[in-house]
Amino acid sequence: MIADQIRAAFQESSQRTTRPRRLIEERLIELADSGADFTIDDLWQDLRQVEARLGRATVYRAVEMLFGAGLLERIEFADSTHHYRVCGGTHHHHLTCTQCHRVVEVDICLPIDQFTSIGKQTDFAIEGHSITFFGRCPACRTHPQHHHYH
Amino acid sequence: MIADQIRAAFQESSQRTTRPRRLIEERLIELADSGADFTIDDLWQDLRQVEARLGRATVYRAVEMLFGAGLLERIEFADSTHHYRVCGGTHHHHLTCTQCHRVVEVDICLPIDQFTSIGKQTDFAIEGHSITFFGRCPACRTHPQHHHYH
DNA sequence: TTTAGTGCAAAGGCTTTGCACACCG
DNA sequence: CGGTGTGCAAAGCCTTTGCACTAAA
Repeated sequence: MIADQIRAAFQESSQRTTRPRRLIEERLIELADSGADFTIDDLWQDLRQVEARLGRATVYRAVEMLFGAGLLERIEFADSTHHYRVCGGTHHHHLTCTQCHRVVEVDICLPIDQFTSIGKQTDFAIEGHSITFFGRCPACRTHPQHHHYH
Repeated sequence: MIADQIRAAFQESSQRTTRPRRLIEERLIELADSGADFTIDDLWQDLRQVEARLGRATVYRAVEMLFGAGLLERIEFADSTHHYRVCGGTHHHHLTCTQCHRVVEVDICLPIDQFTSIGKQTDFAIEGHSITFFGRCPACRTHPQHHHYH
């Protein structure tokens, strides 16, 4: 259960269950359920609705920790902006809309023998990989004037 | 020939053959030959050796233009830094060292039917894709204390 | 001579850091 | 109470922009 994992990650990295962390945890559980991707600023704005004085740095610190713990994944866009998304646990990759930045999961991957083959060819110790597809989503193909809704 | 392509791109996008552009062109040809990747700052520092007053913004503008023209490729790292590299023309992907940021080309790709399959499943118009492998290069496996040489 | 392109410095985003204070245990 | 985690503001990076000036044609 993702809620437990998030709570466990906070507990492992720190000693105190504070209000900001509880709020972050709650919001991330919602985001996990909806599968939505978000920027750090999105998350901060959401939390500020509930707790006006919650600091931006607190959100940055929590996201960094959870990303490090492998509970969030980071999606890089061609323009160097990036979004986060709560990990679903399954291995997958992303398809992002070049126009509105919507992100869709795809469960396509490389054949396993490609990894061993690369390791042998390059003598690198392969630790991970990332595949991103770029394209235009159905909505943006129909309404080319829209930008960045999600 | 990449030299001609770079020259052509400059000519197409502008009216004047200036000294800064000639220097950028020369340096990029060297970088194309060596196959090395570089940051914008690397490039600027190199050019400043030759022309001390060359402005940073000029380098940014040139790189942006050449990237847009498809003559440079951008390599994103997990920590959101990014490097550039002169395109070799062949379709390929990258393997980057998580420790020293060295970049190696790999010519592995997805089977073609995966692309059409994704297009059908998601109803996106697929425009491109990017595969990045992460790992530790032979040198960094041997000398774990080194960082960011290239 | 004309004006595109440049250099410089300032301004912009996003992210990190330093520090006094709040508040959890 | 003691000290971790927070909020705030400042500082840091990297990148873009505005503008007066340089130099290509």
